Amino acid sequence: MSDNVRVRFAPSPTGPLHIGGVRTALYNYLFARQCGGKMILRIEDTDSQRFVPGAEDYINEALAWLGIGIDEGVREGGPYGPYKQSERRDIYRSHVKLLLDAGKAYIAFDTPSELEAARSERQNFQYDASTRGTMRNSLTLPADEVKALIDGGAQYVVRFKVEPDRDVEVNDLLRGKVVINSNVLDDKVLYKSADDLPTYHLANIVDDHLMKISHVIRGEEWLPSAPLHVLLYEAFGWADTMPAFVHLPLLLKPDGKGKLSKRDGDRLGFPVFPLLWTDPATGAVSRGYREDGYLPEAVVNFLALLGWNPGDDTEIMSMDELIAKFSFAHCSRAGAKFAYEKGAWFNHQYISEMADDRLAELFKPVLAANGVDAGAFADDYIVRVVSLVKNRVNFVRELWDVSRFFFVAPVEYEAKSVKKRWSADMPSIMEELIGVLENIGDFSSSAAEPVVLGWIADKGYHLGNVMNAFRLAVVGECKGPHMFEITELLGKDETVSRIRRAIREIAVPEC
RNA sequence: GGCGAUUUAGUGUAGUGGCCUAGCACGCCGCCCUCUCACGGCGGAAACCCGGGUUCGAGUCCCGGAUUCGCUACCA
Repeated sequence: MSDNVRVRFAPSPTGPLHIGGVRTALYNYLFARQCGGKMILRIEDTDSQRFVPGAEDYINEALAWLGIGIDEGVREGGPYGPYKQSERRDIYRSHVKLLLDAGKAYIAFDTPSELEAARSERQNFQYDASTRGTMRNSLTLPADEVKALIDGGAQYVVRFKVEPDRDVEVNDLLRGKVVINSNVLDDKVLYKSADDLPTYHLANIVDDHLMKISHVIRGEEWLPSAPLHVLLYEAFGWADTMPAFVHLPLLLKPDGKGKLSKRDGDRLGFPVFPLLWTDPATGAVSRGYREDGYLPEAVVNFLALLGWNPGDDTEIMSMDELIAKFSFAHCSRAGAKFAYEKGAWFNHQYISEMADDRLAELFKPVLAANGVDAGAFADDYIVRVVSLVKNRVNFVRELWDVSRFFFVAPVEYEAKSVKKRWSADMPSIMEELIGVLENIGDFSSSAAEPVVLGWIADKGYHLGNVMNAFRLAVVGECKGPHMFEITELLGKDETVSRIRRAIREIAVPEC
C-alpha cells in the first residue's frame, strides 16, 4: 500500500461515541497503521442544534482508552487544520461561492413550512430538476429579487443542482461498483444561512479533499449519499483525486431487527458505549465498557472480529496483530448482529492472560467498593489471590465473587453444602484436622497437602467428605481453587480459626 | 412507496467451481480431569434463503423471487 494513505474518523459531537462508531474508527486506524498512513480525527459539528457539551472530550477519551491513536486532530494539530468544522466557516463559504459562481448550486428561499406543504401536496415530492422550477429559488426568481431578499436578511439555503438522468458510479472497495441514477437524488442543501454552516455533505467533501484523504471508510448508512458525494467531487473539479470509498456493514441489534441502539443495551444488559456517559441535559447515565470491567484490548479484539476476519481461525489478536492482518478483502458486507456474549468471552481470555500485578491493580478499586481496605493486605498477597482465581471470571468485578474469602472470613455457610457435607461426625473430625494442621511446620500447598491427605488415609476417612467440610469451613461454600493453595495464602492461624468458627457456628443437621 | 445494499448452524464467521460427508469460535448439552466450583481437554446437537439455469460437477457463476438492513431532512 502507498504511504500516502490518509484516513479520517469524523464523528459528530451529538452524544457519546457509539460502539458502532468505535468499530468504524478502529477499522480506519488499522488500515492507516498497516499502510504507514495517517489517522485523522475530524469533529463534524455542523449541526448546531444537536451539539452536546462534553461529547468531544468523550470521543477523545474513548479512543485513547482503546489505544486508537490519532495523528492529526483538534488536540494533536496537524498541517491541514483546523480539524473542527465549526472553525472552518470561511473555507466552506468560499467553496459554496465557487459552486454558486459556476452555476452548480443555487440559492433557495423556501421555508420549512413551504417545503412541508410541497411534500404533503405531492406524493414523493423531491426537490430536484423536476420540481425546482416551481419553488422559490435563484433559478426561478429574478436576480434583483434574489439580491433584495438576501440584503433584506431573508434566510436561505444553498442547494446543489443535481444534473438529471445520469448514472453515477461509486466504486466501493467492499461492494464493487454501485450505480445510482441521479434522478433519485435530490438537490441537497449544502449550506444554511441561518447558522452560517454547511451541511454534512458539503463540509465532508471539502474537508476530505483539503485534508488529502485517500480512503473514506465509513458506515453503510452513507452508501445512498455516496453518489451525491461523487457528483460534488466532480463539481469542484476534484474527480481525479477523489478518495476510495469503503462502506462498512452496520452493527445490528443482537435480537430482533434494526440498528444497534442505546435502548438495546439497557434492555439486554450490555453497554453500547465505550465509556460511562452522563447526559448533561437529563443526568441519565449510560453504562460503558470501561466501567463495566472490560479490558480495552478485549473490546478492540471483539469489535475487530465483528465484520472482519483474518482469513483463518485466529481469534485472539493484539492491536499489532490486527494491524498486520487487517484487510478489506476479508470484511463482510452484511450487517452483523452485535454478539455481546462473545465480548465476555474475549474479556475472559484477556483477563486470564493478563499479568497478575496489572490485574491486581485493577482489582483494588473493586476491593474498596466491597468495603475491603486493600492497604491492609500486602500487594503480593493480592497478586497471588488474583493469579489463583483470574481464569474463573469474565470481568474484573467478578474477581470479588470468587475471591472474597481471601479477604473476609465467611460468616455464613451455604445451606446446601452444609446439608450434604457437614455430617454429625464432622465437628470432631474437624477438631482432629486442627490438630493435624497445627503440627505442620511448612504450611505451603506442596508441603501441607501430603500431610493432611496422609492423615485422612490413615484414619480411613472419606476424602471427599473431609475435604469438602474443610473447604466449607474455610471458604463458606464448596467452590474455589485447590484447597491447599487457599490455606497456603490464608496461613495457618487464619485457617485454624476459620475451622474453629465453623465448628461453633454450623448446626449439625438433624439425623 | 422509491432507491441501494445484503443473505452459510441461535450468534460471529471460514469457504473465490471438484480438496465440503461444509471448517472455526461463542452459546447450549454430555464426558473426562478433580477434594468442590470453575478453567482446560474430548465429544455432541445445530447452517449453505427459495426457485430456475450454466456446468461432467455449484455453498461457490448467471437470472428471478423472497429476506433483512440502510437511505429517502435546512441530522450526521
